[in-house]
Amino acid sequence: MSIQHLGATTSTDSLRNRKRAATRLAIRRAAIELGLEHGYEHVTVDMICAVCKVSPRTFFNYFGSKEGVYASPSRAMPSEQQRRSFVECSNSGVFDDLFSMVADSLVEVDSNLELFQARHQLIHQTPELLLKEKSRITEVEEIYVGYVLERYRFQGRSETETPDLSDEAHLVVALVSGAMRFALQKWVAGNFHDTPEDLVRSASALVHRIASNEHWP
Amino acid sequence: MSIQHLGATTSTDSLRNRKRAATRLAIRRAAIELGLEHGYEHVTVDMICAVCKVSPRTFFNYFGSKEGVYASPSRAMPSEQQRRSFVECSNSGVFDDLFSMVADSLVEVDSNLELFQARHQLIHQTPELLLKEKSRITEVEEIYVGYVLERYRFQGRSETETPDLSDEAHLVVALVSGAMRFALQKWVAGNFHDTPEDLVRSASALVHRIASNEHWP
DNA sequence: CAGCATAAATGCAGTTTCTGCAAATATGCA
DNA sequence: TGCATATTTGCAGAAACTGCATTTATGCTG
Repeated sequence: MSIQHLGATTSTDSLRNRKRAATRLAIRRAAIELGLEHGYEHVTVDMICAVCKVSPRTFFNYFGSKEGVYASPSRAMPSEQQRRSFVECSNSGVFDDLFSMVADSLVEVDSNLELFQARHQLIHQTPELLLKEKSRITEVEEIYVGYVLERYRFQGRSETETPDLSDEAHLVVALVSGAMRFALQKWVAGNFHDTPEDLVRSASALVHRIASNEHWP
Repeated sequence: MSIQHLGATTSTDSLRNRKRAATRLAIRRAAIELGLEHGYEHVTVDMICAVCKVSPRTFFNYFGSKEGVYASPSRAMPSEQQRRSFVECSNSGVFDDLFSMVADSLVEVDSNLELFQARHQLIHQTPELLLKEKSRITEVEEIYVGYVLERYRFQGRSETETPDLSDEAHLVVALVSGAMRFALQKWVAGNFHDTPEDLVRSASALVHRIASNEHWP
């Protein structure tokens, strides 16, 4: 894991890479456009390929499956530095720290905004895609559970002393995830105007209210 | 929705129904056995049909998809009475009440224990099936979110007064769901010896501890 | 610039999942 | 028994997807 592996890993910007990115984008565009026009289930891979003029075989080389072309590009994970900071430096509670880290690593919406919104719309009107998207999120959450556990262990809490430490981590992540969903919804509804800090503030406020709510046990 | 539609709807126990149940079970058995032996992805519908001697067309009549045969049979949902009780009678906090209701409606593990465990094992060693199972759970959770919202409204809390009431409900359900996962894991690990009351107690204890934890904001 | 190594795109054959439809078979009931 | 209905099945075919060999494009080096 050398330095250049963080920022400039595959971005040699050679003709080859630019072409690759171009076709990838072209296929995505065609797929999402067709999806919004005819509905996900009525779009065939052949139709997509006809529009963007690649062979079906190439389509599968790029995306592996029909669903694959509709999945949002791999979310950015926290950098190694951010992870270490979260594990070893408890700025405030687990919740706030975790939420901040997730929000920070989420800001980089590198891809086309227009395309991002179109895909968002399509996914949310297609149960099958929505399900897939949710399970992708679930997978990411598992990773965060690992981080939280690391932090706990760093703080001296072991699983011999607290046998259900893992469950505790799961619950923390579940809460953060719920708050994050809330924040992102606001972000989308507000046409992406809010800054990451705004997101953290509003979501954090929500959970604080709930956690200290009279309606709680 | 007449009365007889709740308990005795399809259980006429006619020859027809017994046969139906028998083939359904036979197909499930064959599918899970083959799955454990060769791994999910190496099992074809034709293989399953060869073992239990039905036509592939019949297989799809019953389960609709290859994945379908591996899905756990539809979870029992709370009865209308349980739902009303949850919405209108606040015995204790939202959390405890919701957890109790879910646990109660979960006890009915009518199906074969042996088969239940075999499927559990197969699902948990097959990422694709595990994902599907999780999204099924997510869908059920959405229903519970609805219940919680109903309860809130019954208590006079409206979404005009508390705009993110829905998010609050989502978070509550997320917590209950996490605790439930914890309880079920214990249940399976303990070879299904615990009673539903045991599950409620231990899971509830977990969340109480976390909610009142020094590690919380 | 020529030529070679490598990456990417393609064509094609074949497997598998899944659907619609109509025919055959089994069951329930009068 | 005999008719109405439910279930099973076969068959044709669409569509997703894979492996493999071939062609085409790119990068690099002399």
